[in-house]
Amino acid sequence: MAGAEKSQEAKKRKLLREHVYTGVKSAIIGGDFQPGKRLIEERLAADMATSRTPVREAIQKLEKEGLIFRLPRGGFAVKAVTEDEVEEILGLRSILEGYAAYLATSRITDAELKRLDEIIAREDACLKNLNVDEFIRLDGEFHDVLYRAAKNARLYGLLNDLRDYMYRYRVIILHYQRKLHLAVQDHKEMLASIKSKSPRQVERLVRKHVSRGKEIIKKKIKQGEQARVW
Amino acid sequence: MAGAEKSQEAKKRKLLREHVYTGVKSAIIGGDFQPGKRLIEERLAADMATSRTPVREAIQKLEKEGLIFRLPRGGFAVKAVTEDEVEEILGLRSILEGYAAYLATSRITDAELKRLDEIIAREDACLKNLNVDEFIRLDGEFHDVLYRAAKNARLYGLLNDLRDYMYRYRVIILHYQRKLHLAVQDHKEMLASIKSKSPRQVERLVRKHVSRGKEIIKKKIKQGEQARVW
DNA sequence: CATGCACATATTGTATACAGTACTTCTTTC
DNA sequence: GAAAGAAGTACTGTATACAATATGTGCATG
Repeated sequence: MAGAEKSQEAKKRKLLREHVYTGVKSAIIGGDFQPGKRLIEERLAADMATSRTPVREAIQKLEKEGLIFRLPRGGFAVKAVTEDEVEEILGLRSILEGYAAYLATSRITDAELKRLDEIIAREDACLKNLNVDEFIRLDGEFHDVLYRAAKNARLYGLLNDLRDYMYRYRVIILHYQRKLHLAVQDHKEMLASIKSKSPRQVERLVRKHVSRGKEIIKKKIKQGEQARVW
Repeated sequence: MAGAEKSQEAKKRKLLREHVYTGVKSAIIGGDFQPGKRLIEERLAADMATSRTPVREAIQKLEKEGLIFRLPRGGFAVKAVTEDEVEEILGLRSILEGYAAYLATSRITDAELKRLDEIIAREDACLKNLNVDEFIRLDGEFHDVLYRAAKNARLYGLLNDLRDYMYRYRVIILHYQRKLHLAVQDHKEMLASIKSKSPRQVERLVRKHVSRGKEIIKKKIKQGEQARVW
């Protein structure tokens, strides 16, 4: 009680600017900061219990990542995801993720293959339990392991940024696609192709897998733009 | 003489942080800041005639772009381009530039096609004049027009970042490849394929074109790592 | 002469201060 | 009552101040 009034007990090994970066990014991709919302530096600083300096530094990174944009007369606001952008991002992601899978086919380790097996098994379990939250987590981990297996740091970074950018639609992409088991099916096919060392086939499968959600999201956004559901 | 001692006459519409960003980035990719060089904030601030605040903001962007990295005990230093990274970056660039060309085939405008014709004509002229600097500029513009023709803002940004990252090797990639005319030949073939609306063919050509320099640079870096020529 | 310790210096990370500008709102004038 | 303008407010962009830490230096001591 006495001696440590501020809540900086456990998380005090991170730089403040990174804490702010993580926090604001989560708020954006989690949907807490709606598109168009202006970022008031002093407000964010207060929320994060810090000063404007780390906030401004975090803002620079968020701008470079494309999550926010500079307002004409100073300051920044949260960028909206337009339908065109969904097309752009998912088109890019399909190409890059295909490339990652292509590279992974020859570079993946036994440990990584084993991990993918485990994830798929758990995904199957989630289907039975109807545990959607856990399924989303596992889906993310599956792709993350795949990205990492490509052994290309820059590619890994790009894919994560693209994934994060689309994160706000994670529920739609998995929920509205009523047949959740299709995703697991895709994962199984991808893994099988990797195991049989067929880089071109796995590349094709990955592109199909990524493209599966694209039209769904685009349709939903088109509806959402009228209904303002987001 | 009197009334305006500071040199902020013509360029005073840009934000200081962007001025710093541009300046430091140029220094890095131009080779003025050698790999490993630590960035001293106050020094940079003095060089740019500003304070540490805009410098620190610029640094965040440079880090996100991958040109500098965080030192273990604070501060930043210029990243070295390793041979592995050349493989990574140019591998990625070949994929992305191929995709850009693929998209451009159906989206390019007449004006852009005309511009590409002009550029190739001027490149031919440079070959005769042995005007290498201008050739480098034109080569850059050719690719820039191509990137833009894909009409995908995110892709354009990624390709420019990758290009900038490799910029320090622009001289090698074009000089050491003694047959400069091969580059023009590639450009001509690419343009012809675009005009004949053969997306897959142009994608293949672009990948070949980008890959052409990869091995040269990698070889040169391997030599350079021993000779410390960079 | 090597080693360790104290002191000085350099540099970062963070907070705060200050100036300028755009926006609001209220008032004043026709 | 509408338009113009003047004060007040909010916010950014930039500069500076302060604290903590790391690094280097010199001196004393065994």
